[in-house]
Amino acid sequence: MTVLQGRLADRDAWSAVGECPVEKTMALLGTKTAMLIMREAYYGTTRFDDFWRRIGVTKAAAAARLSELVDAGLLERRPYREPGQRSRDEYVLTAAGEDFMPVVWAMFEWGRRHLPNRTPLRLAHADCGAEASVEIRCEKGHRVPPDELVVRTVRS
Amino acid sequence: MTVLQGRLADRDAWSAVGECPVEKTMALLGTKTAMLIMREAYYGTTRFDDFWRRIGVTKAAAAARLSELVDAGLLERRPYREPGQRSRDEYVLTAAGEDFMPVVWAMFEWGRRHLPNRTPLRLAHADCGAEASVEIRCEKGHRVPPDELVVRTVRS
DNA sequence: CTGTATCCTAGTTGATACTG
DNA sequence: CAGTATCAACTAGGATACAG
Repeated sequence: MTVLQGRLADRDAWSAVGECPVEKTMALLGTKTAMLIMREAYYGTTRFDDFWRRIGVTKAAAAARLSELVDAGLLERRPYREPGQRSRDEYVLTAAGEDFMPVVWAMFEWGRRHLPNRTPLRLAHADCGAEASVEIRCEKGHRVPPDELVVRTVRS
Repeated sequence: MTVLQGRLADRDAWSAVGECPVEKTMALLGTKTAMLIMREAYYGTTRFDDFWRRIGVTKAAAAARLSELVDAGLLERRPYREPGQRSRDEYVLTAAGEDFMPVVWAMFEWGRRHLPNRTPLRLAHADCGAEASVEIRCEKGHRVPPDELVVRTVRS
Protein backbone atom coordinates (compact mmCIF):
# COMPACT_ATOMS: atom_id res chain seq x y z
CA MET A 1 0.00 0.00 0.00
CA THR A 2 1.33 3.30 1.10
CA VAL A 3 5.07 3.62 0.84
CA LEU A 4 7.18 5.94 2.88
CA GLN A 5 9.68 8.04 1.01
CA GLY A 6 12.29 10.40 2.33
CA ARG A 7 15.55 10.76 4.06
CA LEU A 8 14.84 8.79 7.17
CA ALA A 9 16.32 5.34 7.08
CA ASP A 10 14.82 4.30 10.38
CA ARG A 11 11.12 3.82 10.07
CA ASP A 12 10.74 4.04 13.84
CA ALA A 13 11.81 7.65 13.67
CA TRP A 14 8.84 8.59 11.53
CA SER A 15 6.29 8.53 14.26
CA ALA A 16 8.38 11.01 16.19
CA VAL A 17 8.81 13.40 13.29
CA GLY A 18 7.06 16.57 14.32
CA GLU A 19 4.45 14.55 16.20
CA CYS A 20 1.68 13.20 14.05
CA PRO A 21 -1.18 15.58 13.22
CA VAL A 22 -3.60 12.65 13.35
CA GLU A 23 -2.74 12.12 16.99
CA LYS A 24 -3.15 15.78 17.85
CA THR A 25 -6.43 16.00 16.01
CA MET A 26 -7.75 12.96 17.85
CA ALA A 27 -6.66 14.44 21.17
CA LEU A 28 -8.77 17.49 20.39
CA LEU A 29 -11.77 16.04 18.58
CA GLY A 30 -11.61 12.35 19.27
CA THR A 31 -14.83 12.05 21.20
CA LYS A 32 -18.18 10.94 19.92
CA THR A 33 -19.82 14.11 21.17
CA ALA A 34 -17.33 16.48 19.51
CA MET A 35 -17.67 14.71 16.19
CA LEU A 36 -21.46 14.78 16.37
CA ILE A 37 -21.46 18.44 17.31
CA MET A 38 -19.51 19.13 14.13
CA ARG A 39 -21.97 17.04 12.16
CA GLU A 40 -24.82 19.07 13.64
CA ALA A 41 -23.04 22.31 12.83
CA TYR A 42 -22.81 21.15 9.21
CA TYR A 43 -26.50 20.33 9.31
CA GLY A 44 -27.03 23.96 10.24
CA THR A 45 -27.58 23.73 13.98
CA THR A 46 -26.43 26.74 15.99
CA ARG A 47 -28.39 26.76 19.25
CA PHE A 48 -27.28 25.04 22.44
CA ASP A 49 -30.62 23.40 23.02
CA ASP A 50 -30.71 21.96 19.53
CA PHE A 51 -27.20 20.55 19.83
CA TRP A 52 -27.68 18.45 22.93
CA ARG A 53 -31.16 17.27 22.04
CA ARG A 54 -30.44 16.32 18.45
CA ILE A 55 -27.20 14.59 19.36
CA GLY A 56 -28.78 12.83 22.29
CA VAL A 57 -26.24 13.68 24.97
CA THR A 58 -26.60 15.49 28.27
CA LYS A 59 -26.33 19.24 28.45
CA ALA A 60 -23.19 18.89 30.54
CA ALA A 61 -21.42 16.85 27.87
CA ALA A 62 -22.56 19.17 25.09
CA ALA A 63 -21.45 22.27 26.99
CA ALA A 64 -18.02 20.79 27.70
CA ARG A 65 -17.40 19.79 24.09
CA LEU A 66 -18.81 23.03 22.68
CA SER A 67 -16.43 25.04 24.82
CA GLU A 68 -13.49 22.95 23.67
CA LEU A 69 -14.49 23.40 20.04
CA VAL A 70 -14.73 27.15 20.55
CA ASP A 71 -11.32 27.20 22.23
CA ALA A 72 -9.89 25.11 19.40
CA GLY A 73 -11.24 27.60 16.89
CA LEU A 74 -13.71 25.38 15.04
CA LEU A 75 -16.76 27.19 16.37
CA GLU A 76 -17.37 30.77 17.37
CA ARG A 77 -19.82 32.17 19.90
CA ARG A 78 -21.92 34.90 18.34
CA PRO A 79 -24.50 36.91 20.26
CA TYR A 80 -28.03 37.01 18.92
CA ARG A 81 -31.29 38.31 20.29
CA GLU A 82 -34.78 36.93 19.84
CA PRO A 83 -37.48 39.64 19.94
CA GLY A 84 -38.37 40.27 23.56
CA GLN A 85 -35.64 38.01 24.90
CA ARG A 86 -32.25 38.68 26.45
CA SER A 87 -29.13 38.32 24.33
CA ARG A 88 -27.77 34.81 23.97
CA ASP A 89 -24.95 33.07 22.15
CA GLU A 90 -25.14 30.83 19.15
CA TYR A 91 -22.36 28.62 17.83
CA VAL A 92 -21.31 29.22 14.25
CA LEU A 93 -18.68 27.53 12.15
CA THR A 94 -15.36 29.24 11.57
CA ALA A 95 -13.17 28.65 8.51
CA ALA A 96 -11.23 26.04 10.49
CA GLY A 97 -14.52 24.37 11.38
CA GLU A 98 -15.53 24.21 7.74
CA ASP A 99 -12.15 22.76 6.88
CA PHE A 100 -12.97 19.88 9.20
CA MET A 101 -15.84 18.77 6.96
CA PRO A 102 -13.84 16.12 5.08
CA VAL A 103 -13.17 14.29 8.33
CA VAL A 104 -16.82 14.10 9.36
CA TRP A 105 -18.17 13.32 5.91
CA ALA A 106 -15.46 10.74 5.28
CA MET A 107 -16.67 8.97 8.42
CA PHE A 108 -20.22 9.35 7.22
CA GLU A 109 -19.42 7.78 3.87
CA TRP A 110 -17.34 4.98 5.33
CA GLY A 111 -20.02 4.10 7.87
CA ARG A 112 -22.75 4.27 5.28
CA ARG A 113 -20.91 1.82 3.04
CA HIS A 114 -19.35 -0.55 5.52
CA LEU A 115 -21.65 -0.70 8.52
CA PRO A 116 -25.15 -2.11 8.60
CA ASN A 117 -27.56 0.79 8.38
CA ARG A 118 -30.39 2.03 6.30
CA THR A 119 -29.80 5.72 6.35
CA PRO A 120 -31.53 7.36 3.41
CA LEU A 121 -29.17 10.34 3.71
CA ARG A 122 -26.75 11.15 0.92
CA LEU A 123 -24.26 13.93 0.32
CA ALA A 124 -24.91 15.90 -2.81
CA HIS A 125 -23.59 18.84 -4.79
CA ALA A 126 -26.29 21.50 -4.63
CA ASP A 127 -25.25 23.16 -7.89
CA CYS A 128 -25.50 20.11 -10.14
CA GLY A 129 -27.51 17.65 -8.06
CA ALA A 130 -25.01 14.80 -8.31
CA GLU A 131 -24.10 12.73 -5.28
CA ALA A 132 -20.90 13.72 -3.53
CA SER A 133 -18.29 11.91 -1.51
CA VAL A 134 -14.85 12.34 -0.03
CA GLU A 135 -11.82 11.46 -2.11
CA ILE A 136 -8.07 11.82 -2.17
CA ARG A 137 -6.80 13.88 -5.08
CA CYS A 138 -3.49 15.42 -6.03
CA GLU A 139 -2.93 19.03 -7.00
CA LYS A 140 -3.03 18.09 -10.65
CA GLY A 141 -6.53 16.79 -10.17
CA HIS A 142 -5.85 13.07 -10.41
CA ARG A 143 -7.82 10.81 -8.19
CA VAL A 144 -5.28 9.00 -5.99
CA PRO A 145 -6.02 5.32 -5.30
CA PRO A 146 -4.57 3.71 -2.13
CA ASP A 147 -1.61 2.16 -3.90
CA GLU A 148 -0.57 5.44 -5.48
CA LEU A 149 -0.57 7.43 -2.25
CA VAL A 150 2.77 8.05 -0.57
CA VAL A 151 3.86 9.96 2.49
CA ARG A 152 7.09 11.84 2.03
CA THR A 153 9.18 14.45 3.80
CA VAL A 154 9.72 17.93 2.53
CA ARG A 155 12.79 19.90 3.52
CA SER A 156 12.01 22.91 5.63
CA MET B 1 -23.56 26.21 5.19
CA THR B 2 -24.98 22.80 4.66
CA VAL B 3 -28.66 22.72 3.98
CA LEU B 4 -30.91 19.80 4.64
CA GLN B 5 -33.22 18.80 1.85
CA GLY B 6 -35.87 16.15 1.73
CA ARG B 7 -39.23 15.09 2.91
CA LEU B 8 -38.77 15.50 6.62
CA ALA B 9 -40.30 18.65 7.96
CA ASP B 10 -39.09 18.11 11.50
CA ARG B 11 -35.34 18.58 11.70
CA ASP B 12 -35.28 16.75 15.03
CA ALA B 13 -36.25 13.59 13.21
CA TRP B 14 -33.11 13.64 11.08
CA SER B 15 -30.79 12.42 13.76
CA ALA B 16 -33.00 9.39 14.21
CA VAL B 17 -33.17 8.55 10.51
CA GLY B 18 -31.40 5.24 10.15
CA GLU B 19 -29.02 6.19 12.92
CA CYS B 20 -26.11 8.32 11.82
CA PRO B 21 -23.16 6.51 10.25
CA VAL B 22 -20.81 9.04 11.84
CA GLU B 23 -21.95 7.93 15.27
CA LYS B 24 -21.53 4.26 14.46
CA THR B 25 -18.12 4.82 12.95
CA MET B 26 -17.00 6.72 16.03
CA ALA B 27 -18.28 3.94 18.27
CA LEU B 28 -16.08 1.50 16.39
CA LEU B 29 -12.99 3.55 15.58
CA GLY B 30 -13.27 6.61 17.77
CA THR B 31 -10.19 6.01 19.87
CA LYS B 32 -6.76 7.49 19.47
CA THR B 33 -5.16 4.05 19.36
CA ALA B 34 -7.47 2.67 16.65
CA MET B 35 -6.91 5.71 14.46
CA LEU B 36 -3.14 5.50 14.88
CA ILE B 37 -3.17 1.79 14.12
CA MET B 38 -4.87 2.60 10.83
CA ARG B 39 -2.30 5.29 10.17
CA GLU B 40 0.48 2.77 10.80
CA ALA B 41 -1.20 0.25 8.53
CA TYR B 42 -1.19 2.90 5.78
CA TYR B 43 2.48 3.52 6.49
CA GLY B 44 3.00 -0.16 5.77
CA THR B 45 3.24 -1.59 9.28
CA THR B 46 1.97 -5.16 9.68
CA ARG B 47 3.71 -6.66 12.73
CA PHE B 48 2.36 -6.50 16.26
CA ASP B 49 5.62 -5.34 17.74
CA ASP B 50 5.93 -2.50 15.26
CA PHE B 51 2.39 -1.32 15.88
CA TRP B 52 2.62 -0.80 19.61
CA ARG B 53 6.13 0.60 19.59
CA ARG B 54 5.65 3.03 16.72
CA ILE B 55 2.34 4.25 18.05
CA GLY B 56 3.65 4.52 21.57
CA VAL B 57 0.95 2.63 23.42
CA THR B 58 1.06 -0.43 25.64
CA LYS B 59 0.87 -3.89 24.14
CA ALA B 60 -2.43 -4.41 25.92
CA ALA B 61 -4.01 -1.38 24.29
CA ALA B 62 -2.64 -2.27 20.87
CA ALA B 63 -3.84 -5.87 21.13
CA ALA B 64 -7.33 -4.81 22.16
CA ARG B 65 -7.68 -2.30 19.32
CA LEU B 66 -6.14 -4.63 16.73
CA SER B 67 -8.65 -7.34 17.60
CA GLU B 68 -11.50 -4.89 17.28
CA LEU B 69 -10.25 -3.73 13.89
CA VAL B 70 -10.00 -7.34 12.73
CA ASP B 71 -13.52 -8.03 13.98
CA ALA B 72 -14.75 -4.90 12.25
CA GLY B 73 -13.20 -6.05 8.99
CA LEU B 74 -10.62 -3.29 8.48
CA LEU B 75 -7.67 -5.56 9.12
CA GLU B 76 -7.09 -9.23 8.47
CA ARG B 77 -4.81 -11.65 10.32
CA ARG B 78 -2.58 -13.47 7.87
CA PRO B 79 -0.13 -16.17 8.89
CA TYR B 80 3.49 -15.74 7.87
CA ARG B 81 6.67 -17.58 8.74
CA GLU B 82 10.15 -16.20 9.15
CA PRO B 83 12.83 -18.74 8.22
CA GLY B 84 13.50 -20.93 11.22
CA GLN B 85 10.65 -19.42 13.25
CA ARG B 86 7.21 -20.63 14.12
CA SER B 87 4.22 -19.30 12.20
CA ARG B 88 2.89 -15.93 13.32
CA ASP B 89 0.16 -13.53 12.27
CA GLU B 90 0.53 -10.20 10.60
CA TYR B 91 -2.17 -7.58 10.20
CA VAL B 92 -2.94 -6.55 6.66
CA LEU B 93 -5.41 -4.05 5.31
CA THR B 94 -8.67 -5.25 3.81
CA ALA B 95 -10.64 -3.35 1.17
CA ALA B 96 -12.76 -1.84 3.95
CA GLY B 97 -9.56 -0.80 5.70
CA GLU B 98 -8.30 0.95 2.60
CA ASP B 99 -11.64 2.67 2.23
CA PHE B 100 -11.03 4.22 5.63
CA MET B 101 -8.02 6.17 4.32
CA PRO B 102 -9.93 9.39 3.66
CA VAL B 103 -10.86 9.61 7.34
CA VAL B 104 -7.30 9.27 8.60
CA TRP B 105 -5.72 11.47 5.96
CA ALA B 106 -8.41 14.10 6.34
CA MET B 107 -7.48 14.28 10.03
CA PHE B 108 -3.85 14.41 9.04
CA GLU B 109 -4.42 17.31 6.68
CA TRP B 110 -6.65 19.22 9.07
CA GLY B 111 -4.17 18.84 11.92
CA ARG B 112 -1.27 19.78 9.73
CA ARG B 113 -2.99 22.98 8.66
CA HIS B 114 -4.76 24.06 11.80
CA LEU B 115 -2.69 22.83 14.72
CA PRO B 116 0.77 24.02 15.68
CA ASN B 117 3.25 21.49 14.38
CA ARG B 118 6.23 21.25 12.17
CA THR B 119 5.70 17.92 10.56
CA PRO B 120 7.68 17.71 7.33
CA LEU B 121 5.37 14.94 6.13
CA ARG B 122 3.17 15.47 3.09
CA LEU B 123 0.78 13.28 1.16
CA ALA B 124 1.71 12.87 -2.47
CA HIS B 125 0.58 11.14 -5.63
CA ALA B 126 3.31 8.62 -6.45
CA ASP B 127 2.54 8.60 -10.16
CA CYS B 128 2.90 12.31 -10.80
CA GLY B 129 4.71 13.57 -7.73
CA ALA B 130 2.18 16.29 -6.89
CA GLU B 131 1.01 16.83 -3.34
CA ALA B 132 -2.28 15.21 -2.45
CA SER B 133 -5.08 16.01 -0.05
CA VAL B 134 -8.61 15.02 0.84
CA GLU B 135 -11.49 16.78 -0.86
CA ILE B 136 -15.20 16.55 -1.35
CA ARG B 137 -16.22 15.99 -4.97
CA CYS B 138 -19.43 15.10 -6.73
CA GLU B 139 -19.86 12.30 -9.24
CA LYS B 140 -19.50 14.74 -12.09
CA GLY B 141 -16.07 15.61 -10.82
CA HIS B 142 -16.81 19.09 -9.46
CA ARG B 143 -15.04 20.11 -6.32
CA VAL B 144 -17.76 20.81 -3.75
CA PRO B 145 -17.12 23.79 -1.44
CA PRO B 146 -18.83 23.85 1.98
CA ASP B 147 -21.66 26.11 0.87
CA GLU B 148 -22.55 23.87 -2.07
CA LEU B 149 -22.74 20.66 -0.06
CA VAL B 150 -26.18 19.42 0.92
CA VAL B 151 -27.48 16.38 2.74
CA ARG B 152 -30.64 14.95 1.27
CA THR B 153 -32.82 11.88 1.57
CA VAL B 154 -33.21 9.33 -1.14
CA ARG B 155 -36.33 7.22 -1.34
CA SER B 156 -35.71 3.55 -0.73
C1' DC C 1 8.19 -11.80 18.78
C1' DT C 2 3.33 -11.97 20.01
C1' DG C 3 0.69 -11.70 22.98
C1' DT C 4 -2.34 -12.17 27.96
C1' DA C 5 -3.42 -10.78 32.90
C1' DT C 6 -3.86 -7.44 36.62
C1' DC C 7 -4.11 -3.25 38.88
C1' DC C 8 -4.69 1.65 38.60
C1' DT C 9 -5.64 6.34 36.73
C1' DA C 10 -7.85 9.72 33.84
C1' DG C 11 -11.40 11.18 30.78
C1' DT C 12 -16.16 10.81 28.72
C1' DT C 13 -20.78 10.30 29.55
C1' DG C 14 -25.46 9.70 31.87
C1' DA C 15 -28.68 11.08 35.43
C1' DT C 16 -30.41 14.52 38.08
C1' DA C 17 -31.07 18.85 40.24
C1' DC C 18 -30.52 23.82 40.20
C1' DT C 19 -30.02 28.89 38.09
C1' DG C 20 -30.84 33.09 35.34
C1' DC D 1 -33.51 28.90 26.34
C1' DA D 2 -28.76 28.30 28.03
C1' DG D 3 -26.29 26.74 30.86
C1' DT D 4 -23.67 24.92 35.81
C1' DA D 5 -22.92 21.43 39.59
C1' DT D 6 -22.65 16.72 41.41
C1' DC D 7 -22.19 12.01 41.44
C1' DA D 8 -21.80 7.56 39.61
C1' DA D 9 -20.72 4.26 35.61
C1' DC D 10 -17.98 2.91 31.92
C1' DT D 11 -13.93 2.72 29.06
C1' DA D 12 -9.35 3.71 27.22
C1' DG D 13 -4.97 3.62 28.44
C1' DG D 14 -0.35 3.20 31.33
C1' DA D 15 2.62 0.17 34.12
C1' DT D 16 4.13 -4.11 35.06
C1' DA D 17 4.59 -9.00 35.18
C1' DC D 18 4.14 -13.38 32.91
C1' DA D 19 3.90 -16.94 28.85
C1' DG D 20 4.34 -19.52 24.39
